[in-house]
Parts: sequence; C-alpha cells; structure tokens
Amino acid sequence: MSDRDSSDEVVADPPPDRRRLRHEAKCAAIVAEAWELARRDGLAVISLRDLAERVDLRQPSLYAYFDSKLALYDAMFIDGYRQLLELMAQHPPADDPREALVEFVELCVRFSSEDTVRHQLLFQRTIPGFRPSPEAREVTLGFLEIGWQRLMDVGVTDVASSDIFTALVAGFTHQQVFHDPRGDRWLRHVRRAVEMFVADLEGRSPPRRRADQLRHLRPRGA
Amino acid sequence: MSDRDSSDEVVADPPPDRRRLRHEAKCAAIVAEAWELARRDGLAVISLRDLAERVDLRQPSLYAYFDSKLALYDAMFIDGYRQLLELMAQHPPADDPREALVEFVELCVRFSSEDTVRHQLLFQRTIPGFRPSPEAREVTLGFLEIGWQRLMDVGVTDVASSDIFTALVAGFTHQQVFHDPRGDRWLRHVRRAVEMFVADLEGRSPPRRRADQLRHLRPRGA
DNA sequence: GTCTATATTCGGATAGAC
DNA sequence: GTCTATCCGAATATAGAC
Repeated sequence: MSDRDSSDEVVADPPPDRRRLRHEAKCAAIVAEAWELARRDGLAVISLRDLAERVDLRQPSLYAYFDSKLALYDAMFIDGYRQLLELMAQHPPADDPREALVEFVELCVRFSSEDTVRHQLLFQRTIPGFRPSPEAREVTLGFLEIGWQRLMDVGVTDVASSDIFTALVAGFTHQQVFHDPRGDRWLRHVRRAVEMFVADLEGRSPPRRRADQLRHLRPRGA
Repeated sequence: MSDRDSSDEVVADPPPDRRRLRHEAKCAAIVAEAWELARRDGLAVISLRDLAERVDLRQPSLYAYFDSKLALYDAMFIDGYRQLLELMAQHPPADDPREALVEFVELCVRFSSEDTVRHQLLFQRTIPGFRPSPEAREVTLGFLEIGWQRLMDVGVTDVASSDIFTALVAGFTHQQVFHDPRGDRWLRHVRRAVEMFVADLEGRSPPRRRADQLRHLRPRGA
C-alpha cells in the first residue's frame, strides 16, 4: 500500500533517489575501466588521466567519485571480492564434502588465473600504500567463511589443518597464475592435492566419522 | 709451476684490475642500499635520487653503474638468488632424503619471510616492466636444481609430483610472508605437509624403495 | 558534478664540462 | 667516473568558475 514512493518525494536529507543511483553506476563504470587499464599497463601504474579519459571525464572529475587513488584501489578490491563471491554463489557445494572441497579449490584457482592483476590486488600485498578499508575487510570475510564451511564439512576443526589448507590454495593459485596463466598445469592436480590433504586428516584423528561437528575457527590471516 | 701469475700481468684487453674491482664493489654497495630503500618504501617506488644520495653520489652518476632502473632491479634479483644459494650451501642436505626435503622447504620459508620485498622481487611478478635477464635466469637455475635433487632423492621422477611440490613451497612461503611475517605460523607445519606429500607418493608408486633413480625433470616454470 | 587551469612534486634520463 | 644543470614528462591533487 505504498503510493508513488519513487517519483515525487520531497525528502531532503539523504535521498536514495535517481541521482544516487546514477552516481553509483558511474562509480561502477570507473572501476570496470580501471580493471581494463590495470590489465593493460599493470596494476601499480594506472594513470588517473587515462582512466578519466576512458570514462568521458576530465581527470579532476574523478575526485567527485573517489577521494584518492587508494580509494579507487579499495573500490576495485571490493569489486574483485564481490566477483569471487558471485562465482561461489553460482557453484553451490556438492553433496560429498570432499568433492565440495575439491571444487572449491578448483574454483579459486580458476578465478585467480582468469585475471592476473585481480589476483594481485586481492591476494598479494603489492600496492605500496594500499590497505583494505574496514568495509573491504568485511567483504573478504564472506569468502573466508565459505572456505571454513567447506573445511568443517570434511571434519577440520583445528587451526593447524586449516592453515595447511590455505597454504595449499595459495600455492596452487600462485603457481597457476604466474607460471601457466592460461593453462591448467596446476589446476589439474588440485584433486590429487586435496585428496592427499584429506588422507592426512584421516590418518591423524582416529577414523571416527564425525564430519559434521561445527567448531569456530578464528579469522586471523589467510 | 706457475710463477708470478697474479701480480705483474701485462694483459691489456679486459684487465680485471683494481679499477674493475672497485667498480664491482660500488655496484654491490648500491644494490645493498637499494634493498634497504625497498624495505623502507616498497620495492616499486625506489627513487634513484634517494638511492644515489645514500651512496654518496649524485643521481646521474648511478648511470655509470646501471643503464636503467630495470637494470638495477635485475642486479637486485641476481643478488637475491645469490643469497638464497649461499644459504643453501650453508645447509647441506641431511642423510635421510625425507628429512632433507623437509629442511629444504623450511629453509625456503625462512628465507622468504626474512625479507618481504626480496620475496616479492624473486618470486612474484610485481614490477611492471621487469623481466629477469638471461644472466639472471641462469642464477635461478642453480636454485631449482637443488630442489629437483631433493625431489629425486625421495623418488620423484614425474612432473606432476614436482608441480605439486612447488605449489606446496609457494603456498607455505606466501602465507608465512604475508600473514605472519615474523612468526612461524606456517613454518611449523612444513614437516607435516611434506610428510603428507611423501605419503601420497608412496601410496601411488607401489612401495618399491628405489629412491636413488635419477631421471631428469624439465625446467619449465616454478 | 563537471569543467579549465594550475599547483606541486617528483620521476628517470641526458648533455657536456671537468 | 663524477659532477652541475637541465630536460621532459608524468603524476596526484586542488582552486574556483559555471
């Protein structure tokens, strides 16, 4: 029973109206072009001049959208993690928890090798002054939680095993991205690596099959 | 029966005399200072002005030692790998090949986490225009060969297993360097990870104990 | 929000005397 | 080999009119 709630509102404070939508759309367009430029020239050497030109603005006008270059990197960072979360959402976990874990790692590797500079921004610390903002950190948690869930589903409840797993993911993505960007040289061994990881788990805890206990892992690092 | 072969030689073509030694010493000093600066400001933003000042030169004089900034990065790259090789030379392999492999990975992780920017230059592709020169590539081979040797000693003869191993090393170093630079959060699980790797090897090839066969691995990537 | 114009700083690299 | 002096370009960021 809301009538005409989007056309003729007279609110003054912070109206989420057409103007704001347009602003956000332009932000998104800028970020998209920034990725394009980063892929072309390298992440560290994006020029705000080039960028502005490509979104039909003069260079100073970018400051209406981003307070600084680092703020732009932050927006790209958030955008990148959103893409990752979207990819994960498109691939719900398989019923078998081992299979789900394998597919999770494969997705990570594929995602990273799709776009080297995105991988660089999201998973390396390579831009000199850049530190993800609190809001950006928030988004990364969404991804980490997916990983933890998959781990718990195969029975991992300790930080040690979790750390080994993150090293595994980091290693395969890194090698694939930097030594065979458009191939599958490392991707094709993900299954074997995960099976080796799971076998190690089972060798440790006596083979009690309690894969469904849920203890909480501390979100430090990784 | 060689008499006075180092004091009074009259060779003229490329005399490795005092002048050349001094030149190389200065090169080394510059590189050392460059590392210092890189650790302070970040690898990508070394300024040749700052650098020159710190080695008591004016900025243009650096060009008597390095043709360009990229040439400086190349020298740092070579220097970094020399440091790694030296470290390896100080730690000859244990008699037990599994133990030798564990220690090799632990050395790699320790070496990398000792110096983040060194790790960045040697193992990431992060400087926009930089590609290691042929001479630099030569030096990296020395390190790779040590790794292959350790792998062959535990019976690895296939590229697949070797690739999994390099992913393991890359992953542990990466996590240690970026998520716990001065701690041992990942370092302390290297042994378990390597044992899990070796167990996987033994599960694959029937447990014939022929750890000493030497087939050659192709030097692609990693 | 967008523009023009400009401030400011800094970068790498070169010329040419000594 | 080292210097002074300078070039040339590029960068991010700001001021202020519209």
